Amino acid sequence: MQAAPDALFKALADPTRRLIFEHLCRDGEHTVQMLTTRSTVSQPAISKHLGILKLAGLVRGRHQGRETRYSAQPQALAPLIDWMSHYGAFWHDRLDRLESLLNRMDQ
Amino acid sequence: MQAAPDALFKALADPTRRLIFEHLCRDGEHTVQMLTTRSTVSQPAISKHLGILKLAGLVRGRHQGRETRYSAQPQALAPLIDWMSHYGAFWHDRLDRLESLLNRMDQ
DNA sequence: ATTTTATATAGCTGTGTGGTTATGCATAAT
DNA sequence: ATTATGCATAACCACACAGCTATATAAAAT
Repeated sequence: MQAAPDALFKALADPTRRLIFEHLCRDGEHTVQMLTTRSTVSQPAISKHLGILKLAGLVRGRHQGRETRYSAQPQALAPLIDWMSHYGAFWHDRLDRLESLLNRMDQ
Repeated sequence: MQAAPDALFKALADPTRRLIFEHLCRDGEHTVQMLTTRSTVSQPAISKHLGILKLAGLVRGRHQGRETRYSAQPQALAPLIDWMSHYGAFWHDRLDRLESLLNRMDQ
């Protein structure tokens, strides 16, 4: 039983954390302030969530002066893909979607 | 924000539930008893976990006499695939693995 | 009919966790 | 130098939740 999927599933099980991660994935690097204003919860709550996401490897923070800029690390999702691929009869249904995705990426 | 990923991530965030699901995926239909003996936790705990997995659509139970046979529904993972595919630069790394999987499935 | 077996549910408990406010510690800004 | 800002941590609270034992219900078995 690998530890990686556990931390990832737990980190992504919270909707607030998923929102943060999705936001960082879509819109790139953000400071804690920026994330806080876009959210309904307090700044310390955001910081705590970022800490958990960071432990799971899903985000990265770089200090710049007095602010910390966080960015998403979507490659950290790879262990989840690996885990799911073990239970994989459903892959066929998603093949076409994947192919179009790859085509888009190859452009 | 879809509800499906939330229930799925939450259901899979628990290691005991993942073990049950993995077990059902690998070894097919099982009764509650069979799952209980293979686990370290009590029968009621197993039943509760199965209830949560069922709510998430990850397992299915069919009554047969006094026992209930549970089986995995791996297609229920599809919304997770969809969710992840939005954050998808990492797909390239997994392409070869996926191709071999598809080849195996086409045999 | 009685007893055993299979499962689910009820009720309890301890722990984990997401939220809050308060505060500390840097780094700008004035 | 002083004040303001950005972030993290501490301390606390409410609630969710995974585990347990006890029990109810239904189906087999005797």
